[in-house]
Amino acid sequence: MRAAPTILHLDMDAFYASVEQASKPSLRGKAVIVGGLGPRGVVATASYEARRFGVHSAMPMAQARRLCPNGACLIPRFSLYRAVSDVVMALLRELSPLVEPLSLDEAFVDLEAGGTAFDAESALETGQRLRADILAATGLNASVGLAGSKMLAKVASEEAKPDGLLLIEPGTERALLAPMSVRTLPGVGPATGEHLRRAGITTVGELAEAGEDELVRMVGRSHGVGLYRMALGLDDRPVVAERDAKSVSVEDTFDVDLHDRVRIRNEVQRLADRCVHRLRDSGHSGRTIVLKVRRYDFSTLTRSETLRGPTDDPAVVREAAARLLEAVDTTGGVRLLGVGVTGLADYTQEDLFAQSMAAEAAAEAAAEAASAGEGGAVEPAGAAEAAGTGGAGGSGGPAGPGGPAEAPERAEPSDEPEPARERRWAAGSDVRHAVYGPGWVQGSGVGRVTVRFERPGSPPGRVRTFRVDDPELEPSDPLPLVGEPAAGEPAAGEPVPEEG
DNA sequence: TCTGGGGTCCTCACCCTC
DNA sequence: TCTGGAGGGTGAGGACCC
Repeated sequence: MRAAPTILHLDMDAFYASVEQASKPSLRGKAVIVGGLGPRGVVATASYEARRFGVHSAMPMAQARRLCPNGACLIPRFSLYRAVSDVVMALLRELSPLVEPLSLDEAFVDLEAGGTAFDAESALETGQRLRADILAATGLNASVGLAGSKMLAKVASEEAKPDGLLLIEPGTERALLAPMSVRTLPGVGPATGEHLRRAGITTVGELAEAGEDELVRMVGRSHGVGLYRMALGLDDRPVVAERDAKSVSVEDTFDVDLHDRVRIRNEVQRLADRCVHRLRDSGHSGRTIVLKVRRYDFSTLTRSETLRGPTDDPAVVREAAARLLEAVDTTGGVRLLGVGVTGLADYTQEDLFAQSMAAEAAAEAAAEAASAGEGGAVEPAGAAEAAGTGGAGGSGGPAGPGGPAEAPERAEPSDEPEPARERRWAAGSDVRHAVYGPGWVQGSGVGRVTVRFERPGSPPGRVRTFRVDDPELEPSDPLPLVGEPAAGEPAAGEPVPEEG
């Protein structure tokens, strides 16, 4: 264990919700819930005001609305969160080359490696300065934990929330941890927590008293040894700046369970294409294709197939995913489908010909089986193109920046000729009006969309309602929270011009 | 009117090879 | 030639994290 508390853990407070409040002045001090707005959406983040009503992450959005009926429910705008995160991470990298991002809003920093802190005093000073710099650069609050290890630094930042800083002095770890719940420790979730509770262990102190052998017996070797060490405050994991991705996957939860086998095949093909797109963007190829199916009763199964060599060929991934699907019983309905690739490599082994031959042979075998009696033929390549327009249900998930241009809703299939698509305006998405300028969608329905015209730094703006097909209203990109506006934009802080 | 999406890591079972 | 154990690869599922 380190002598000096120079590992810093940064945690942005209620990040997505705070960004929304900073971006939308009328929401400051109000309950804000960010998450999927579909019938199966869940809460990604709730502001502290919403948390007072019992709303928390991973809660079904419908339940959150019941608990907090006056809260503003918004879709996540990941492009904006990523931009803010980049600013914060850049500030961290000024402190040390050893920065380990955990997500958009969390990171570890090894201050000693950066020469910015070597003892408690300098670490505290650095932490306070960092919080001030983040506030100045983004307008957002961050909590900072400082300790001699990653685990303790994370515990410290958790204790410091919201908008605080806590340093755990070396030598005080065990006394500090002892009364805390076992759930405080990373790696102890609901299942392990319940397992330990049944054994009469609810606090970290009791965990330490149980002893390593007992914990190994209860939760297995790897987890048991790790838990015991953490209970003693021991953690020698280094801060790692670069981490290689191990898998890439995409998945969609459907608003309505899918029953039609052809539709399910089409969705799998579409997901395979999306997955390969992501795979290529990351500069990888992969060897093992994984199909994930969550059934109507929420039971989840995975099927995987390992190829002879890594690939980033969409046809190969599509074919493998289709073969895996053939082995899955989907009667009763499917609520989620996913396609993933693991066993990542930085290159593509030139063995695709052999893989395609194998895939072809398998497809032929499947076709033969189908013609022998039941309709199980593999969907022809290209079916994925049809999936986009003929798709039904739509993803209920919060993923993806909102806005009608970026995330068109998929509609239920119909025999009717497709009408002109009505523009859909997701709550929280950015828009621009030719006359009134930038704003955001407060709500929409029955052919109308309500927009609040305000921007970061402005006073709360006014609300106006338009027809959903108003030609003067367009989706737009988010404005920066702090700093110079784009050319032609009023500066942040300037009031939004209002007419009468 | 429950329960997202994108990950990581671990365990266990099974098969195959040596 | 048969048998058994060790160990690696693969496949499946569970737990956890943000």
